[in-house]
Amino acid sequence: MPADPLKLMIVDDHPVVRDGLRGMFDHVADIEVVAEASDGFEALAMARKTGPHVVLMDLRMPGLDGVGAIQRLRADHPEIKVVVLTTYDTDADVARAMAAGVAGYLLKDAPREELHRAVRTAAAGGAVLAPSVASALMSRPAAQEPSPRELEVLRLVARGSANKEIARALLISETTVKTHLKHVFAKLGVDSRAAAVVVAMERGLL
Amino acid sequence: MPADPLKLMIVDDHPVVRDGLRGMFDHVADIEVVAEASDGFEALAMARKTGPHVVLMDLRMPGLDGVGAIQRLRADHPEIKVVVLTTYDTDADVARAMAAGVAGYLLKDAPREELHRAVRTAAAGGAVLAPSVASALMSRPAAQEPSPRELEVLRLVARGSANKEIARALLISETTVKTHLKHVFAKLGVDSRAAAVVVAMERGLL
DNA sequence: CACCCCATCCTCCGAAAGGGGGATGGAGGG
DNA sequence: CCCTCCATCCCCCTTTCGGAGGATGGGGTG
Repeated sequence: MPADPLKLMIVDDHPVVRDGLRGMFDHVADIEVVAEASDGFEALAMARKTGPHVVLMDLRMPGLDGVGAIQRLRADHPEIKVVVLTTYDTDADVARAMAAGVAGYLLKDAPREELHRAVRTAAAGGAVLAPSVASALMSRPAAQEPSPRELEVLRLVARGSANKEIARALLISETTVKTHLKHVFAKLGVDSRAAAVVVAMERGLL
Repeated sequence: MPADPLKLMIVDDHPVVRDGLRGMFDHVADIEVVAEASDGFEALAMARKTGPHVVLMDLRMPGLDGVGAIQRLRADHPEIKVVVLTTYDTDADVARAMAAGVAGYLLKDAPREELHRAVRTAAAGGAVLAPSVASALMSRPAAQEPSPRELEVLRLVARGSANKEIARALLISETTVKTHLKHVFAKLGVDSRAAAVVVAMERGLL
């Protein structure tokens, strides 16, 4: 006897996925898909228009991507619960989503029952995490993030630049470049530029 | 008046995507989805059972992945046309799929009409490529592949190992390590180990 | 006002990396 | 049979890295 079905919005840039999700909630009595969007800007507009209770959102999208959309969405409508539904469970993605204040984080291999449950739980104020995401949140030692300037240096390292070239490019001395890199190594727990770029890429920092 | 509708099989490890694809072909008169599979092994079994004309297949799957499945599928049933439908258009993925003999390569952001067209074209013996894939195939200068041994060295470089450590690990002299790396640099068009690992990762070699 | 982080700069120094040559034996293809 | 690729090794030499130790000024924040 749900007088008011739960209003759900779907945000994903892939038509296939949007259709799949819509189909998965098609015959669910207490949940109604009231809107679809293919990027962050569309999501904001549709949220204003249709006032969903829960939003299922992909993170990687063209234009305004998931995290940006979540931040703006929560600023405009703090009562809307956002559940991330994505293919990736990398540290960087999970961390950014958590920081943006999501109610759940699921992976796209989730079966339909789990999605139904997640939407209901989120609407009720609960939190839902995919198992691998939960463990990712546990097992992190410190997660020291390089500063913006340090990342700038690291990006040039990833392109194969020598310290001297980096110094010229960034208009600083080679000594400073070395200092930045020393700090990057410490923060990423490595001791070579090759390992540093690998770790940074894996964490989604580059 | 299609006496025989086109038989289509869907292979993807994400339930959401399978449902979405099924829905996209639901009201298409001349195409019938006769099977679904969530990994390569299941795909082979279902293909034998249902004899599809066209297979829509993801590349990244647990167990037997897309390329392996395509190879075996084409060995067993050369008449089946395989269309790859994936999120990624990296050089390595495209190249491997092409080598396996696919009839098409589409990205998951393709609209439904394009999917319909692709399936029909493939069944008729034609080829379908997403625009970005087509251009990826054009713009490649030579694509010198490092040898197996060279890649083995590069993998250790990516872990941050020094040449001396790599030499010990692979039971060869440091000189040989440097020679291998020199060749890797030349083949990848770089001049530092940091850039080499980045290029290798982007090409899916690591 | 302390305190910490960031960005910038410094010296000294040994160890690593990378570029230039060249050499060998074996496998595979035309 | 020749030629190419691979894997292995050698010399020499210059440049670059990376470690260790600092220092300075500027922003924030408690």
